[in-house]
Amino acid sequence: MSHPSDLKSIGLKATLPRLKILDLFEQSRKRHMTAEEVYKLLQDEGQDIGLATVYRVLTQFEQAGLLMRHHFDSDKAVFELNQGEHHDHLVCLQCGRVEEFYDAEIEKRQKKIAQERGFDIHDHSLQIYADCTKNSCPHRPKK
Amino acid sequence: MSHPSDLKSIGLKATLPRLKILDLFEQSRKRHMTAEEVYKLLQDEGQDIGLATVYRVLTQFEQAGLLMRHHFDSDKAVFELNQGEHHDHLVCLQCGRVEEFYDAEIEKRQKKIAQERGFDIHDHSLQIYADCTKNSCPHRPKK
DNA sequence: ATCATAGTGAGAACGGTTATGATAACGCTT
DNA sequence: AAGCGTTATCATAACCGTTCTCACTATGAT
Repeated sequence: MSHPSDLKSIGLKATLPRLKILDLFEQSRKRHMTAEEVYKLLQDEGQDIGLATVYRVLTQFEQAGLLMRHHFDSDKAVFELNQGEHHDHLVCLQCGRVEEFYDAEIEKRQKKIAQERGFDIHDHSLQIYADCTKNSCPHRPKK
Repeated sequence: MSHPSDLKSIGLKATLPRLKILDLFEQSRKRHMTAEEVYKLLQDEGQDIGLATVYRVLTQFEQAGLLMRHHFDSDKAVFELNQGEHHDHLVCLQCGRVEEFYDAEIEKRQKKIAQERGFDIHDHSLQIYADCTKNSCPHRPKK
């Protein structure tokens, strides 16, 4: 359960919407969520929090470094808790499952490429789009 | 100058808007363009082609494999001619300059990562965001 | 408890993109 | 080259995710 001081320490008042949203991510029913999903989950638990507030809070959390925003298939943004190490994403095109990975070699080569071309690297965005062949995937490709 | 048969060979009628749009990309004043940019360039050369048509044609060209669609900074889509080899992108956060690169090692490791986790890789999207330190960059970082 | 301040919720506004429906262009057939 | 079925186009409205506005409310320092 997240504590009000978690918010105060990043310069945000400890309001109910902010605490509830932070909770959702820490409870981590799902690691990656859209604003809409967050909004629905809050409604499900009887919290009457507006969609505008969800968007605002997610943006604030992102700016505070608490969350990270991704644009996987580019239609709607997805947020995830910014805990631990940097990683990239493997996204299933069938079921939307997201797995995380980190590869030191890829990171290293990116740095090298930017440097060789006279760019000061800020960050990067790498997604692998694939079909996951797991039994649990409800839209598993036939073959 | 693109020829009507270029379009017919991919199953599209050779209409003026399609020829003009294909021309724009082949003339390659800019390799990466948004729908809006294409629309404006057409207007500049006196072509009275609607924005809706630009969007539709770009989508058709993408489906035909003629163009590739990217979502660099995720607000508006960017199109580029799909000629030659696969490559990833290095995007300057200051001036929007886009450079292309290809790194066999990165490609290889991506394949390996997907395979190890039981994913059938479809494609991937890798962008490096950076500040280009070139003199020609109008928003070159001071330091 | 008070009160200035910052945060919230509902709905309107926004920007990029896609659908609609009436008109025009394409190109095959004669 | 004229006719005609089909497909594309234009202008505009609709869409959808996200952000803004503004009247109202909760927060927390005093």
